[in-house]
Amino acid sequence: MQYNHQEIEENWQKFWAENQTFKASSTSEKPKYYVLDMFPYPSGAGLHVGHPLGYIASDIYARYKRHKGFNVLHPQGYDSFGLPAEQYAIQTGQHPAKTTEANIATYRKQLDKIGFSFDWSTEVRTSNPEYYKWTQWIFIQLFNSWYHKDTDKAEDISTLISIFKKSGNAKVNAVSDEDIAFFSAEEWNAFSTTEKEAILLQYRLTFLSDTEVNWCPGLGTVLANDEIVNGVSERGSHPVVRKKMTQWSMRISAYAQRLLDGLETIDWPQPLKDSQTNWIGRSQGAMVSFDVANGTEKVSSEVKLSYKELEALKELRQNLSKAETILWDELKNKKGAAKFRKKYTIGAFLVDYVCLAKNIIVEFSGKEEEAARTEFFAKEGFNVVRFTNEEVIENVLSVVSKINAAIQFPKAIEKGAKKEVALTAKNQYKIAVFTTRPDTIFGVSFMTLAPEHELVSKITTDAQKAAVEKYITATAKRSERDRMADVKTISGVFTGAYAIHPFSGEKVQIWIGDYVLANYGTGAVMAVPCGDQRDYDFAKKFEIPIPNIFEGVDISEEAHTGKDATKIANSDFLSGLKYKKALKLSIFEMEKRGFGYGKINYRLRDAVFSRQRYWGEPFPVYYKDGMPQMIDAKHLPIVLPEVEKYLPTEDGKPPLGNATAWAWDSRAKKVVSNEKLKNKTVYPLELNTMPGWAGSSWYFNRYMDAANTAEFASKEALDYWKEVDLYIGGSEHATGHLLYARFWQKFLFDKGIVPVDEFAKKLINQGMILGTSAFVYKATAFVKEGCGCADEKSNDDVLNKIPTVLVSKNLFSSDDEFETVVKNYLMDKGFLSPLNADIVMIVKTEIHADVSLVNTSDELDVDAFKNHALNAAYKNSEFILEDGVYKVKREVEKMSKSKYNVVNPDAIVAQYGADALRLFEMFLGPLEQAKPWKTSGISGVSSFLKKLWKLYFNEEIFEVSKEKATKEELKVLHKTIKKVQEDIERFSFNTSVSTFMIAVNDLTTLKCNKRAILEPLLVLLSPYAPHISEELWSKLGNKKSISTADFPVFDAKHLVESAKNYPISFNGKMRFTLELSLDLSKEEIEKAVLVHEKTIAQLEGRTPKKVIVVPGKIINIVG
RNA sequence: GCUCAAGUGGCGGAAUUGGUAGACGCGCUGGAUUCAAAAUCCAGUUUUUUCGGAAGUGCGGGUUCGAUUCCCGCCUUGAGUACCA
Repeated sequence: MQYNHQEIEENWQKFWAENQTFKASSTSEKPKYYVLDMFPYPSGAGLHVGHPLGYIASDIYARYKRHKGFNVLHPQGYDSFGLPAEQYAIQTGQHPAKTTEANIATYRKQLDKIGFSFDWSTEVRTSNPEYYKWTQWIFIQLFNSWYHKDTDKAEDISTLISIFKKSGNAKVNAVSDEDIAFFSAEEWNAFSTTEKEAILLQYRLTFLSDTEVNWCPGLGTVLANDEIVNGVSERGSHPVVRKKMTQWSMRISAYAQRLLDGLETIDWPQPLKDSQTNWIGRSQGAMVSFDVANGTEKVSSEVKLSYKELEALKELRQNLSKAETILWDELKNKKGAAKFRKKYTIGAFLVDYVCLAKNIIVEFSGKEEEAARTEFFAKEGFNVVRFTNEEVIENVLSVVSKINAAIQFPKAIEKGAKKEVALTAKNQYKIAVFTTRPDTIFGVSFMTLAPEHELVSKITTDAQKAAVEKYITATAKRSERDRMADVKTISGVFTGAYAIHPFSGEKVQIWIGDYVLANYGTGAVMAVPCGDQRDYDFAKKFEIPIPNIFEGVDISEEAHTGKDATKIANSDFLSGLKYKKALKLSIFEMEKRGFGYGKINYRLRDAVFSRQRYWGEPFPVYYKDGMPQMIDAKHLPIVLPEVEKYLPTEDGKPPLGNATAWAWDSRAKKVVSNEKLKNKTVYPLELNTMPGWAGSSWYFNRYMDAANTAEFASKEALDYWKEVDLYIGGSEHATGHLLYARFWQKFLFDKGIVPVDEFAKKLINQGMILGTSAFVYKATAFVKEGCGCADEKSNDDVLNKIPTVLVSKNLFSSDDEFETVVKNYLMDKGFLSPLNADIVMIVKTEIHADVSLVNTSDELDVDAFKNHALNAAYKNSEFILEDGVYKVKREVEKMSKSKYNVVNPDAIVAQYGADALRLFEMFLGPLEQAKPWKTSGISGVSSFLKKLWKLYFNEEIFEVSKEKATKEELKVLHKTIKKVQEDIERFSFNTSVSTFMIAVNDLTTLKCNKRAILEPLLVLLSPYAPHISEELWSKLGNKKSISTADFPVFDAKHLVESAKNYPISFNGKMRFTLELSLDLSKEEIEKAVLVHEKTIAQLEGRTPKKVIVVPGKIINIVG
């Protein structure tokens, strides 16, 4: 009977679906095992053969674990929010939900054909409101939490509030924004609700702030650092620029250390751990503060703004926002003592409006460093009045009347604040730096600030002013990419100012240079040229002294960057010490003297969480008095509203700004029409949506209890399944999904919501499957120029006669030979007159041919190629063949549509079957490695399946014998059991496919048809080739699915041998083998070998110096 | 530049603790079957050879009775990251 894969596979796929064979039980006595694939994004292009690789591996493991008696959870779902569907929606006007739904349907159909044992009853989709309800819920939990460094975990915001109430914020040890103003308990209690909320935002784990973000104009949204590759967007490769915007952020930096520590506890690939470690970028060192000298050179007294600020100011005066214009229209009419100015600088701050005569500042709220501004303005004797954009737009008259009130009844400025500020004002400027080498502080010979550093304009002397400004202008012009690409050019300029070395008291020059990055550390470095190559190069270029503080080290050529072995010299109290001790002592001294302290810096930035896109989770947030408010969890989900178009609004708001019903009625507790915004209890809702990683950061927990409507997942389910035991997916998620998901998991763990703080115990990165592209060689003819005698027209005639010619691969070995071959062909066929042969030039180009047109022997189907839809240009081409066929060149490349090398799994399944596809994908090579796909290879596993099938048949009749298995047959079976089990457990799936082949070859040779062998063999094979195994299993008379069968138990007694075919080597080289009994002692073996005639021949009369005998392994004769 | 991973036949790859290098499969060569093709089956397939052998796992050293495997240096390829103080 013929093996008919189509019928068999269809039947069993139907059987599994109908019987819910792979549904996981949550009330099982069995031990649990959770196998998960990384969340797929259902793209419109569908699957190619590279995609199922990881799914097949995880499916094999899941099925194996079921045979081994585990209760296995093996779910699947879709990360269905995201950019591609939205880009498509913008282009076609189709609702992303619709296209997503269609893509999922295609995806599912393709998956089903491969025979995966997914438990589809737990399917989740991130774009489903029942799912994102809980994503919103987690967001609220984050909002209501702060990170307490004392307990080293996230706590409810209420514990922070109670500390504030009792003792203010001076002693709170929390992860927060930088530059937080201190306040006492009394002050806290006196703050207005809005003020309190503004302060709490600085502590919450998700918070709203003005941050420099990566704005991508091409996509119309901001991007996280991990969504940018080489300065352009990961999706679509659009340029990205820096821009300041008010955004939701996630305080992932609070977890930096724990994210590092957690890596120690999980079994993940080292390269992945390395890249997370790298991304987090921990560096241990010290913060040191250098005073700027009040030098002899005159420092200009007027308050200056940095170049950037001045440029921004000019622009701002001209381009007022809508709210600003409305308010200015009212204020500008005021005359006399109440005259207002717009965009005016007070100190280093830019204020929106100021009335100088009445000392009133009017500002829009939500600016950076609001507390610091207030403090500074108070010191200068100004009263500050703040309004939100919305207040002004909605009722400008009430705003104006409040301003009038402030002019008439100025608030008394607190004396305490004034006194404190006066004290600090006496102090000169300080430059804070972070260094990982405080032990080399005596090697500091200058300092370098980033050109953007705020102090630059304030400390630059008049003499250097022109040079500094010129340099800053020049740097500002260079794009981010230019600066990144050009590392070699050393540039900088002296500010004229000096800093005081905190230990030695010496004056060191302060420079600016663009090798110092504004957004890392403090944007300033203490330069130690003898110990840092960049500082060294800088010092050399500008002839700054390079003091040597290393004992016995030559620094005339380059800096000495090593640290461990070298002793410090010329360094006062640090002299003679090695790195470790000097480091500790230097920090100790700094702390004692009060100008520095030990600090650990992380490169990891807080993650921007807002996206100006439509197709994402809406935030459960509305705004009241400019302050974000969470919607109570019981009113979730806040469902994504319908919009007419998916583009930003005309005034630049995100797409949700197009929604007509997007306001929160705080009384009715529901989303209502925007028209009701006039009501006092109706507020605008957040217009941003969440980023793609929101839904994928916790989905693995949802699978444990996917249908739960009351909770994110029940406690019982979470406690039973705990974490993913095996997680398989691509390495591209290393610093995105996998870092964010670990962060959320740790947060949920802190809040007692999940029982473990790492969500995946073991992770495997499957390698990419590459395509084997096919190329044809195309000949293009040109006419040589410059003869000067012939007229152009006749040359055109020559060219017009020449058709496109394609040359088979092995007909030439050089470009010259190629030209000759083509010319000879053209002349033979009469396309080219021999008279014109010399004026024609032939150039070779390689073009991709669709791989489906090429057979296993690299031969092109010429007719199919000519008639291929994409090859209209070659319809009338001539082909130069070799031995009657056209051979193509093959090359391994990434699988992609543009390279015509994409192989669709559906086609493979139709022709060879899902079992063959599964076996072949595994057979290609180690799971973790990248490897090329070559469809020709599949015939090997296909004939294996046919051979296996044959073992169970006597011609047309299914027939297995009840006879006892022979020793030989049992040996084959048990060898296979042992090897397959070992292979699966170390995820070496390719070698177990070989093992099956060997077993079937051996059993065929032995003509074995014993049930005792063939029945357990099916269980071994069933994780790999489940359909054929089920079919033969049921033919053997079994009523239940093979997935319920126990894995065969290995018995070593079947492998016991009485003799061993020993390899006999001479000086380590194997020369011949000799069969000897395993009962022999070492001495007997040695004797037997030495008297053997081949040994004597090998030795050629020499006496062996030594004979190594490893019983059961090898014999080595030295001599 | 730095970090990590990997280099084995014509190709994908195997060799699990240092113990017979090239399993298994593709491709190729020859044969059987067939009117012929496909499919199937059999034999061969690292290089070299005076047919006894000899050499051989990117290159050069080392440790060892014995190294694809361990150590040192170098070369090549791939991935990540990038003026990170």
